[in-house]
Formats: sequence, C-alpha cells, structure tokens
Amino acid sequence: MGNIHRIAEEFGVSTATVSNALSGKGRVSAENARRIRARAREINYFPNPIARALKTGRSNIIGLVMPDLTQPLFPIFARSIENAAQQAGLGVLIADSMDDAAAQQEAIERLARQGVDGLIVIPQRGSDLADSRVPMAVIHTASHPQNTSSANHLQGGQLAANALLEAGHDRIALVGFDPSSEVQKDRIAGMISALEGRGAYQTVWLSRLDEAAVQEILVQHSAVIATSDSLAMQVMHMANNAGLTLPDDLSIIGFDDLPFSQHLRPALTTVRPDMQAIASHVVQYLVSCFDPATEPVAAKTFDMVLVSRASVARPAGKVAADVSSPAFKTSTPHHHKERKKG
Amino acid sequence: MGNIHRIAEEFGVSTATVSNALSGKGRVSAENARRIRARAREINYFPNPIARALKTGRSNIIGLVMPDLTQPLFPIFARSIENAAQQAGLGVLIADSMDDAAAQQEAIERLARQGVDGLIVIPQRGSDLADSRVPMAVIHTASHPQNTSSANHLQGGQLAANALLEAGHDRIALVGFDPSSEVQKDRIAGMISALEGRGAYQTVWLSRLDEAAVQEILVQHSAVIATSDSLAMQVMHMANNAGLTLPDDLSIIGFDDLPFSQHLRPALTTVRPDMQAIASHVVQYLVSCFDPATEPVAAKTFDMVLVSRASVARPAGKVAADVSSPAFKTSTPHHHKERKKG
DNA sequence: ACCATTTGGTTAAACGATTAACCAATCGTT
DNA sequence: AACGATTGGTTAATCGTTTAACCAAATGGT
Repeated sequence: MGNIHRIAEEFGVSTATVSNALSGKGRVSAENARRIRARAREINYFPNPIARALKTGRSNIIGLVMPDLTQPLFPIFARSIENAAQQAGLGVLIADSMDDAAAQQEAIERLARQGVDGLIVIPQRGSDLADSRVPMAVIHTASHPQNTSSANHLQGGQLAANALLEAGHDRIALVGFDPSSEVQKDRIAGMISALEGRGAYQTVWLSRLDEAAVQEILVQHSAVIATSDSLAMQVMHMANNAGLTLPDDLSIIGFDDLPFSQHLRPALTTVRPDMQAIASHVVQYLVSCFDPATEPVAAKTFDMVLVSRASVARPAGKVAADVSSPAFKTSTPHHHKERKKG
Repeated sequence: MGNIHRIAEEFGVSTATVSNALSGKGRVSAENARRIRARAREINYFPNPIARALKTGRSNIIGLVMPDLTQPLFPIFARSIENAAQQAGLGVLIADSMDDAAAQQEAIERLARQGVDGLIVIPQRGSDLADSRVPMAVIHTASHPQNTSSANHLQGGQLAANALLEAGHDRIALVGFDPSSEVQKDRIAGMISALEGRGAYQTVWLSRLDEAAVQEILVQHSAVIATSDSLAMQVMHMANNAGLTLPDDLSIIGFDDLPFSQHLRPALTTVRPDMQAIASHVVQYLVSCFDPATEPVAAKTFDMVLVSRASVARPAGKVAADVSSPAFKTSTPHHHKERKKG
C-alpha cells in the first residue's frame, strides 16, 4: 500500500535510510534496520518494482518465446523455466509464436519493447534468429551455433539404442518425423553411433510415408526408437493396426517423457531431458548477461536419462546371448528409406 | 536505444512535444507530429515502458495463474489469453501454482508485488481465493460466485447428451472423475437435465472405482459421456481392455477438445469451450477494472460447441425409431454408484 | 590532544516518461 | 482596435525508488 516515504516519515528518517535498511546495502544502525524491516513486514510493504526498475535499469522480468504452447513438450519447458526464474527472483512474460517464424521475430521484438531484461527462446524448426537488443538465451541443440543450453540429444540417442541392444534387439527402426529438425537429426545420429557394428537399423522419416508403408517396416523390426513420445504414440497406433501386440512383437522407446507417456498401454519407455537443469542453467546464463556482479556462464549441454517402462521387452524367441550373434540380414531396402547394416 | 530527450533535442523542441506527438494527445502542429513520428520510427524508438508505467500507474502487464501447465487444458487457456492480451496491448506474466492451494495464493501475491495491473486466475479445484490488491478475474463455473468468465458447462452437458439421444442411444453412462469439481458437476447436471425422461443414465465417479468395476458398467451401456477428454481417453482404454470395439459397441463423447483428441482411434467427439471468447472477455473485464475510460464489463458465460468425430456411432442393433422406445430397465445398482432412471 | 577512520545518517540527483499549468502568438469577431 | 478563443508550444512537477556524494559525530590509535 504505502510507499517508502510513509515509512521514512514514521521513523523520522530519510527515504535513503529506509531503502538501505530494506536492501541491507548502505549504512544503517542495527537497531534502525531491525525496526524498519519489522514495520515494513507489518504493513506489508514492498518496494514498487516499477520505480525500482526505472532507477536500476533492471525490470527483473524475462521473456519466454515458444513455438506452440499446445504441443505437450513446451508447457514442460515453460513450467521449469518459470520455476527457475522465480527462484532467481525473476518474472516470466510468455509469448506463443504460433508456429510462425515471422510471429516469432515479432514476439521477440515485442517482449524487448515491454522492457524485459533478457529473453529465452525455443526457436522453431528451421527459423533463424536475428539478435535482439536484450540478451538472448536459446534452447536448441548442442550442434547449433546460437545454442545456450540443451539436452544432450546425441547421448540420449545412444541411451535409447543401448537399452534396446541390452534387451536383445538387433533389428531396430529409427523413426523421425521431419529430417529438417536439428533435434531429431541429433537424436538419430546418437542412435546410429551406438548401433554401428552392433545391430541392424533403418532410419524412417514418417512425414514422407503413408501408414501402410510404415506398417510394412514395423513388422520387419523387433524394436523402434521414435524421436519423440508423440511420434512413438503414433507408431504404437500403427503397430496395433498392423496386428502387432506390444511390447512382445515390437518394443518402443520415445523421447521427452511427455505427461501422457506413462498412461499409454503399454506405458512408454522414454528418454527424458533434464528440464530442471536446462531451465536453471538458461536462467543463470541470462542473469550472468545482465548482472555484472555475476561471473559469465558458458553454454552447456545436459545428459538425458532413460525412463524404463513396459514398452520395452525382450524380443520374442530371443535370448540374451543373441545380442552378439552375427548381424541380421535384412531384405532389400524400400526405396523411400535410408538403410544401413551394423 | 535513445530516449525521448534525444529526439527532443534533435528537433529543438521539448520532451513534452515529443511525448504529445507520439501519443497524439496534447497540442502539436501536424507538421511537427509527422516529422517526430517519422524520426521515431526511423531510429526504432519506443517510449520506455517502465518509465511510462511509473508515471501512469499502469504497467500494461497482467498475471495469469494456472493450476498445472503440464495438463493439456491449461496451455490452451494460456495461449488464448496471451493472444487476447497481446491484442489489448498487454503482456502476460505466468505463474504455475503447481496444483497446490498455498502456492496458488503465494503466486497471486507474488504477481501483485511484481506490479501487474490485474490478474487472471484459473483456480484449483476446491481452493478459495482471498481477494488481492489488484483486480482479479476468475475463470471458473457460472455457478461460482467469484466467476468472471466461463464456458456454459451446463449447456455443454446438454449438447453431449442430445447428440447421443439423436444417435439413438438410451443407456448412457455419465463418467466424472472428482465429484468435488464444480465444472464436472455442472457438466453432469447438464447431461442429466437433457436426459431426464428421455433415456436411462448412470453417474459414475471414476476416482472411486477400480478398472474392473468400470468395465462392468461400460458393457451395460451403449454410450458414455466423460467430463473431459483425458477421462474419455482412459475410458477408451478400459473399454478396449474389456473387449469392446469402438465406436460400435460403445460411443464416447468427451469435453475440452484437447490437442490429442483428434488423434485418438476412433477420433474423439467432444464438446469444446470457446476459448477465444472466454479469453478475450476475461481480458476485457480486467481492462474495464483498471481503465476508467472503458465502461464496466459484466461476468459472462459462453456456450460450448459440439465437435463431431468418429467416436459416436448408432448403437449396434438399433434403429433411429428406438429413441422414443420405453426406457431401458437397468440391473440393480452397484453400491458405489449414484443411479437414476429416465 | 590530535588526526584518521568508522559509523550512521542526510541530501539531492537521477531513471524516462507523462501531464497539468502556463504562456505567447495568431486568428476571428464585432 | 480590442478581446476572446484557438493554436503550438514550454516548464516543471511527478511517479517511487536507488545511490553517489556529503557530512557530523563518535571512536581509535599513538
């Protein structure tokens, strides 16, 4: 309610003293500091953030730009970032860029105009980011030059592949949706690096195939890794439609650990990004950009973790020893697919 | 980059004139106004929102408090509200109350402290809202006293029930999850009001039953209306597990039109709230609270719309004429359920 | 007893806009 | 020609803090 003058007057001191007492910065007697703080708490006084922002040049608000809030991955980001920001005493202004590159750029400028101290951007696939007048942190892929903080998609891909190898699989379909996505490419690259020489695999881009073609591929493999849980869910549907029973006929691993994944039947094994770590790192990075009192924070990548659920089983008619058996000979490649043998 | 003084100096006028030229408020010659505006555009100048906020007492930022961003309904809200707010020139500060009533209250106070002009709150089930120091708009249920803007859940319930009646169903299970939820209660009340005297129905609260009990109920009915799409999805799983084929053995309708609903098999028929309308109304309401230039906006309720998809079919072995046949006699009620005959 | 330091505070100038109150010049009327 | 109204501006206060620059009194060391 009141402002700093009210308290100052009440104690017969200057506003500077009150400000100092509350911030603990200047010189105030211990006794005065105690009484002023007590009184402030009592009347529920908090320094006006706008006035403070004007004087200090810091609004303590950051902006968050995301491609599409209604896709299940982004709310997870948003929540983690809001959390990390709150812990750093920062507010989060959101902007949904509606899956449109122009809107994304417009959102960045709009937030900057609103007076945010910095921006966190989760860029849309294939969009390029001009740099803005405020510090900007980008959550992308380790391989991207503008990236500030990201999951280790490569290592995540390896994690998934290794899990399947250890379960005894040796014919694995690697299912992505859009080959222009850096994230998907990195994840698949990771899978391949783990599979190389240890099992047969085949990369499939779902956006280029119809359901029948995909089903044909599925029956030829004992397991699939999809580059996201959403994709994994679609694959599960297709597998069901193809008459396969999961996980016995086909094991599946997804990525992201989306909220619905644990409720699928069978519950989906998935590779989870460490959202808390990414979020708090990206916030720390931003803070280090506009707060000269902190030391600079470098870009970083965070390992993913495997969440084992029911969708991965030992392949039917296989035993553990088979892992080391000679590579499975596959039939001739479909002309839509990239194919390779381990 | 620059501030208002820079432009003022450049033209040899006072800052007041520049301010007037840009806002179109005071007295400025047409010629000067034109030149100043042109120059401002040229050097990409926008008045510092913080300074403006301090002077005018309005930050043009509103807060949005939601129960749990990771549940699929809330991002839809968030996106619509962010949109409506943006169109009104307002920024949106988000807070996730982590499904905790205390955190919700804390979030409200935190946002108020951050200097927002007003708050939009989607309260958690059963939580009571103390009123805050800033105007607050609540998205709840028409029947709730604090409600500002909401979907017409009653009418939505009627919509769903009528759709099933018209398709020839007369044994309908009404499935909710939590009887303490106002929204769920209203939706079911709507269903019942439409069903009364026109078909047999049974209300089922899923949180009180195990899967076997639910399956038993499902096979006794030709259709179910679930109070949300999430719930509908669970029911679909249970129905599948019970050996029913959808939609032939069981028709299903949900609520909310969540993003995944159109991807389910069969695609889910659902009752959709008019998010755009709710969002823009709630924003207008807030604006009317803190902007004396606008006329007051009253609380309002918005009709829902039926989205017809594949999950509703004519009941097996039925023809349209059966709608008007005598009410189906049901077996003795399970002791867990509330039951009634139409 | 004297100077340097520390302690506890005050003063006043920012921060960057908005806006009420003024003022001078021009215009239109009669 | 005199007067009121209109036009196009300026001045300066203000929003509520923070903070650099100052200052007086007390303290400490030799």
